[in-house]
Amino acid sequence: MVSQRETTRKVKEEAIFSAALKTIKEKGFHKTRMSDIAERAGISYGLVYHYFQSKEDLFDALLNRWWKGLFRLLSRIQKSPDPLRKKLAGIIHYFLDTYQREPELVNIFITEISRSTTNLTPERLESFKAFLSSTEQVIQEGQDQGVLRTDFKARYLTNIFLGALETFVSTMVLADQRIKGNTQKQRIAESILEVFLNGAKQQGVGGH
Amino acid sequence: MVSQRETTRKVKEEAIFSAALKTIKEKGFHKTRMSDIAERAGISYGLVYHYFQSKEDLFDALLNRWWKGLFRLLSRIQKSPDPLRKKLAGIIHYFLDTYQREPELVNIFITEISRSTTNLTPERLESFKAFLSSTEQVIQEGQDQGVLRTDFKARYLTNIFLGALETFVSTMVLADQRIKGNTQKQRIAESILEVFLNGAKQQGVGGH
Amino acid sequence: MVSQRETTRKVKEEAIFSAALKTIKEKGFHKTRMSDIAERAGISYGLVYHYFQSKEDLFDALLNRWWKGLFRLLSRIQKSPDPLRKKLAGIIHYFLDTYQREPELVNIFITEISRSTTNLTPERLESFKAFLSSTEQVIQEGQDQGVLRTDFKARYLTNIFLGALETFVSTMVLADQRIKGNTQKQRIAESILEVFLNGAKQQGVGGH
Amino acid sequence: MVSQRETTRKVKEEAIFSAALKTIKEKGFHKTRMSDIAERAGISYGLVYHYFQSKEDLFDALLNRWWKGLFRLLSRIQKSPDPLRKKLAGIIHYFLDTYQREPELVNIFITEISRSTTNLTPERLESFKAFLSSTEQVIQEGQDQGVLRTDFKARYLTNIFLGALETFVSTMVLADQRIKGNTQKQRIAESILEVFLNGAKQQGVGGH
DNA sequence: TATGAATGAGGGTTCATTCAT
DNA sequence: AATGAATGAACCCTCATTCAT
Repeated sequence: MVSQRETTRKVKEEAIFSAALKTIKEKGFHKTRMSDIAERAGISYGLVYHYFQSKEDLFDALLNRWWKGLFRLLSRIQKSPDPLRKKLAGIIHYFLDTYQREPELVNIFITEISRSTTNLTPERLESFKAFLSSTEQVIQEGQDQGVLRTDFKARYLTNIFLGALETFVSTMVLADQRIKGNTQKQRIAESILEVFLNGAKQQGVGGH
Repeated sequence: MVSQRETTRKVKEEAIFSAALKTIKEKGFHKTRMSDIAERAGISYGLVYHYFQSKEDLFDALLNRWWKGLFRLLSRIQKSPDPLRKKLAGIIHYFLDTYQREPELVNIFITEISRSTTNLTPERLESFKAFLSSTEQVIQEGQDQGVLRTDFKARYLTNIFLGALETFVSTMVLADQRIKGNTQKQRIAESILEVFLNGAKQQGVGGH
Repeated sequence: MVSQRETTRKVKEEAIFSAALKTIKEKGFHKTRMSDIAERAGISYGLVYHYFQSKEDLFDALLNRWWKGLFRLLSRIQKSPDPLRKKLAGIIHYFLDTYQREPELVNIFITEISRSTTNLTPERLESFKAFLSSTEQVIQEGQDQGVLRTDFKARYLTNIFLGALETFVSTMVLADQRIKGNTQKQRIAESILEVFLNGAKQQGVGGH
Repeated sequence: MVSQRETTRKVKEEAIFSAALKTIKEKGFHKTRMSDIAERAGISYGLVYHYFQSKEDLFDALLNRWWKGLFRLLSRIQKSPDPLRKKLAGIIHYFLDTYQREPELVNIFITEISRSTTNLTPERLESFKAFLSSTEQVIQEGQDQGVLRTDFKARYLTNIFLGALETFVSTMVLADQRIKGNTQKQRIAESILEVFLNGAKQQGVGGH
């Protein structure tokens, strides 16, 4: 059984989260005021400080949602015996699914972290590098298995793959486009996979 | 012959430009103070306002350097009869060359414009869209000529191409990596081109 | 019962009002700094912005005190069946009474609005014109009733009346004179009324 | 014979004067920048300092034009044996004539001096008081000669007279109205004189 | 828990004035 | 006489954060 106090806490935190997400997406982290968030959450701005230490703290809590899910997925992928295509598809779908469910979260990740040095504290950079590394390991594995060409560094291929994925999402983000149904999502995922895997596949002698 | 006045102006403007470039790259546009720029340029902050109307104005002047060169290149490419590979190589090399010469400029473009909604005034968005469109036309042309597969929208392929390019540059940017010589530059350009063109090429009739 | 919060707000607003009134009167609106007002009110300047949006906003709040009372009076006068002399006396006394109670308020009205184009936003001009019009209607009515001469436009007579009144007040304002008791106030009011009504009265048929 | 140097000086000073007059009238003294004046005069802002020590200095030079003419008139009036009506008419016409010729000058006098404490340096206040005194002497003389009622202080009657005059001019100033020909000017002058003299005349026992 | 009064560091911008050329 | 580069005091306003209630 959960105490009423705990319930209130959850509810309020969620309201703040949601308000922060929307507002930061609209105005950017820097231009978002704590009072904007509070107003949107329907509480006083003083109360935000009851739940979160500071603006930065709240921001990190937001980002952790993104990282937590992503790292859980990546660690599952790394252990799994699935073929490369399925693993990469998993990463793509994490982006697209999250974008469907919480577009603001993906927006913020792309906008404030993935391409911005401004908000990059050492801790955040660490998370980002870990993400790159994990993806690179998946790619490296593909090379080791002879599925991907080895004449380019794993890091290069990783850049190409993630770059394609990120740009897809960020152009949608910029244009405020929603993903219309699973068919479109499949289509997007396939185009990235097809082009990348085709382009990066081992050009085997008798390869096919 | 140029008057001394005019020379002074040019010299100072250049000093401000250079200082702004470095400082914005280091701290981001938002966290860069006009006084930071002035100090780095070795002048009083009042003088910055003598040459530029405002912080935004200075920022736009900076960006125009980037856009001007890029649009000149794109218009040349659009008119040229070169094969697709050479055209795309041209775009890639504009990024890489500029990154070699003025890494901060590319950094700022990637960081503050390409992936950030925060600083996106309508005018800047316009430039950005024009850039996307022009690239898309090149890709579209590749499809029309039967060089690129047509089962994906031109916009999709454009995203993949530019995404790969941008991510390459931005990971270098993030890691503060310099490009070591033309060999490395060639290698990077090739990896993008190879993977993209291979992955996006028209699948021959008997192809499998 | 009033909450303590509300009381604090009222008290502070009043303190700011009062400080603004005195400071603007002494230094003029332009030369008055928000920090001057805050200092005089015994609070930090940040708090002024907690209660008023901007310097202009605070200024308007100040003026509204003046206008509110004046327009309430004018609308009462317009509906009333009183003779002209009593109506004009009402207007005069509004100036003189307010001057006794809040000399700074009258000062600011005269100094910053009545004769200055500098601070004249369209909204403020509107208030001013409404004031002129209402007074003109009273004068016009006097003409229609045969009490005032009709060989001069109502607007001309209005100018003369208000001009006399304003100058009285503003010379006191300039000299920082207080009105000493009701006798003096009566005397001033009478002198304006006497001279104006005598000078502007209908020259009766047999009158001369 | 005048040296060419001296001629240039005169021409430039006049250009600066004229530009200052117009600009201060439009924007007010405080909001007028030295560079505005220079630009309007078609010279560099540095040059303004060659002719005038400071912004305040230029402003005083402007005002002196007004005061010089007014004091010359007042001293002539004080010595003259003309009847009161003619003397007051002289003062009125100085305002109206100057307003026809140099409306900005009258505007500035009314706006920045007559009703504003902001720009009131001790020297300027001195001029203003001298003007009031001189006019009061004329009025006093009228009382002594039995032309004006003596039951009101000379200062009161002076206020009424100048107030009526000033308000006339300042409403035209506010509305940016020009005086259309001498007929209108006569009409205005008459209305002020008529109302004032009628209202302030000695109420003879059997007087009429 | 909850409110909002209170603080003040911080930053963009303006503009009179000086002065080397 | 003439220019405009150069300076920096001044001032408005924002907003994260603290804290009494």
